[in-house]
Amino acid sequence: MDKPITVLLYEDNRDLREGISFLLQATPGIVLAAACPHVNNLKADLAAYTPDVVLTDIGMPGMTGLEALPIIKATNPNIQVLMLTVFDDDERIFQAIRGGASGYLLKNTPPAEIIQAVFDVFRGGSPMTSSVARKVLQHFQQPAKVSSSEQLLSAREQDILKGLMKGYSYKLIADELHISIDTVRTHIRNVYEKLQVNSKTEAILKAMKDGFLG
Amino acid sequence: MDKPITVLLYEDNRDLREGISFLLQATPGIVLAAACPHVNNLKADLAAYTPDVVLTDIGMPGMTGLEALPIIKATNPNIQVLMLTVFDDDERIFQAIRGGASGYLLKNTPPAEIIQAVFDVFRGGSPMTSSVARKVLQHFQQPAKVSSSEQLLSAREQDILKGLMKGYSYKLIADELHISIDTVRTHIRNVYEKLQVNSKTEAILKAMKDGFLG
DNA sequence: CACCAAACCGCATTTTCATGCGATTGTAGG
DNA sequence: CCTACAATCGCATGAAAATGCGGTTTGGTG
Repeated sequence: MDKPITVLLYEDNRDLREGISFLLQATPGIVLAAACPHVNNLKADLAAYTPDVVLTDIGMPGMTGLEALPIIKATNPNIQVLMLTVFDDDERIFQAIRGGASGYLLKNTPPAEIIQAVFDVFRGGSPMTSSVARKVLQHFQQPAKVSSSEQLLSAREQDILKGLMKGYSYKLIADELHISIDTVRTHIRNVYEKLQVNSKTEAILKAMKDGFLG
Repeated sequence: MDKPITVLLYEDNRDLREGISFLLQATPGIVLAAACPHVNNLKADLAAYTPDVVLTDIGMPGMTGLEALPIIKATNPNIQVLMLTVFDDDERIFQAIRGGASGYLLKNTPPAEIIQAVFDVFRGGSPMTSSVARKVLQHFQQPAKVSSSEQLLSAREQDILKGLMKGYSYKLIADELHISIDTVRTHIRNVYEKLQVNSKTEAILKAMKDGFLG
């Protein structure tokens, strides 16, 4: 470690706060700037301690960690924020991620891993409890298509749909595929019926949501 | 552990393969079904060993782990696939995730964590090396908006845009916002100008690409 | 062969969009 | 007070899209 990592901790539960504080203080390479039970003096705290890493609970009296997150990132985007919480619902997880959190640990994480996570975020990693990571990954995977029909759209219909998804007009699509605009109409009509929609926009949204198949 | 976890390992490097094999075999609760240097007999392997978890390298002679992934998931989606590789480029990571991988570890992961990861994926978690996780998270975060204008769209304009993004027609948007259809037109006109587009589709695509701001 | 689906084309009608021009409020700032 | 701007509404026109109905050709399959 060249320079110690300055950490700022927010956790309303006294025992947990003191426990984590103790650990952080006992760790070489980490300097605990402060440990607060609430995030209401956030801006002042950030200015006073200029932390490298903020470790924060989500559920706290007053402002929540989730609300604090954008403020922290607005103050200094280089601050790495690590959420440490009991909540593992999609809503909160994604709000945290969108808000720029760099890590998301559940409170059942062993202390040693919490410490490790602080080093990880500081080095540019994003430590995550594996159950949280699973939820994140699922948002990338194809929506399963559990009860979906194979090959709902014919090859040509997919070509047309791709055109729509590029924002092309009927005419442009016709040109690109070297077919007449009326043929494009016909195909689109069929696509709409198969996808159970009735406008370009709906078709595009549907196509994006569940990747080409109804 | 009620039932031991059956693991199938693919790794072309002999030392690594034997090292990991040894660890897996020595771990209570885990049964190593087989350890192969290549994935070319994949289907036969899967049929013969019916693994719960497949631990696989990406770079292997013959078929790569990335190519094997969809085959595994097609054979039995319940098989958890854990990628263990030296590659940490976005392309491979996302290909793995889209393909349904449940975890992604870099090869510098300590052996103990690899073992732990096997348990994690089996329990429905998604262990990831933190640097990999960071790359994943970044795809959820707003595209930085480094040189982007603040608050390009007014609140009302964003309301209208959200309506478009839900696939609503002007009339529906007007109804939902309790304003006239002509007002909707006006707002949309302004949105188009600000986003530098000239159709619903383009506006939606642009809005989705860089989250509301041009 | 007869049949069917997919791809191709055309035309007509209605609806929705895109856009130009104009106008009234209310609120924030200089 | 004047100015700027967001938000609201109206009207009109031409272009694009949605929809209904018709057709031909081609490549498979029973």
